[in-house]
Amino acid sequence: MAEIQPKRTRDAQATRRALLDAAASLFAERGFERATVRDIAARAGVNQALLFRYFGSKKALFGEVLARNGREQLETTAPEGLLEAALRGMLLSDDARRGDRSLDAFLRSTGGSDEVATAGRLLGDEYARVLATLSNQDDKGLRADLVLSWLLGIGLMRVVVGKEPLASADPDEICGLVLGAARTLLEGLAAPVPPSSS
Amino acid sequence: MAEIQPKRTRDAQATRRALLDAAASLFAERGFERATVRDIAARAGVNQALLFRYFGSKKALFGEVLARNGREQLETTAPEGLLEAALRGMLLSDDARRGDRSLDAFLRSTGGSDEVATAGRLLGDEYARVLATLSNQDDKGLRADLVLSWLLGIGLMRVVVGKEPLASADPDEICGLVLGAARTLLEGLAAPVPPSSS
DNA sequence: ACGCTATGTAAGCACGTGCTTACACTTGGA
DNA sequence: TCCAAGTGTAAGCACGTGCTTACATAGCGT
Repeated sequence: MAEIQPKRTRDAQATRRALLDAAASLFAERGFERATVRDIAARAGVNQALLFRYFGSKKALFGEVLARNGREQLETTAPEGLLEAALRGMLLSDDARRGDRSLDAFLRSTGGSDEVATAGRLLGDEYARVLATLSNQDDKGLRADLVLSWLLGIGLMRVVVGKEPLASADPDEICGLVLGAARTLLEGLAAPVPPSSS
Repeated sequence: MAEIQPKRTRDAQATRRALLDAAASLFAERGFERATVRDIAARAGVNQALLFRYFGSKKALFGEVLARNGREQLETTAPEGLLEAALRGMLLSDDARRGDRSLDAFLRSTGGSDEVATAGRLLGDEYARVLATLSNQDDKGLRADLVLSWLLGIGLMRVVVGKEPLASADPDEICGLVLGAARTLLEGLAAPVPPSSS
């Protein structure tokens, strides 16, 4: 009753969003190559031909997913807390994570084609640009890249490879060690939030 | 005469070695998925059916490549110099590099199947075990994993993604920044070798 | 009411992949 | 000399993939 919202059975916008959401989760779980367009369409509850109608190609869809999800984290976090926020987000990614999973998707897709690497580079550029504001050194760009590399390397080892003891380590402990060492490079980084005070 | 070197036209050992060498270079260049068995056999100058006769499957071949090449670096380098040696090796990988390229192969193959991730984990375990000897803290295993993660993250950003300014940065400068920060975690790490004295 | 466009659907094409099979040639021992 | 095992070769199978095409249907403007 009462369909104030048109509740249309045929809604291109809703279909696009469903495809984007399904693609985001599947790319994060399996990476670009192992997530097939059939799986994505199935999870979205949509015919797979529509994926190509609305996005043109699988690669273009991957680019949109990374761009959309990556921007969320960047827009909602202050520079000095970005590293810890992104790190903690990555450390929780095993469980159902509500937030951004574009870094997972990127990490699981490194073998992909050049377009995939390009999409990842764009995402990395945005992160690094923010991190670079935390240093006044001449080589702050390089310093930011090195810190970003660490973030991604930790994600790679922990969530993709499952290397122990890193994979089961306490996020607070990891944050303490990483942020302490990273402050050697970016003097403007915030100290880690103390574990469970209050 | 001289059965010591039979110089055989049909030599299973030589064929095996040719396949291993070709696979090592192609996996390093393209990663596991994008290096096809046809390409590997062609570079080895060998019929591709022999690849399956001698190694059973592409995955098994990947495992042998990673195991063989990884051990070389580990056996020829002292623990306190391992990080710098591996880092410098990775930083040179753009050019023709003589030494080990198993880390490249691993980095370009993260999206692959579980067996591929397992082969990478075995390699990572060996590196981390050596690095862990450089600390006396209780959490030295975690500290070693974090340093190893940084090494791989830098390789990912520099050689796979091509992120600037990291991709074009001077290896000496990178070593200085990384080793300085990493010594916060592993107190036994050697200081970076001074750039080009003598 | 009607027709045109937007949206959804089913089927399949073209291609590359890992892997297998059936066969030919070489080699070395008896 | 001769056969069996070892080694090399050509062809192709079976399958999954991204993507396309030809068609059905809904929904809005007129």
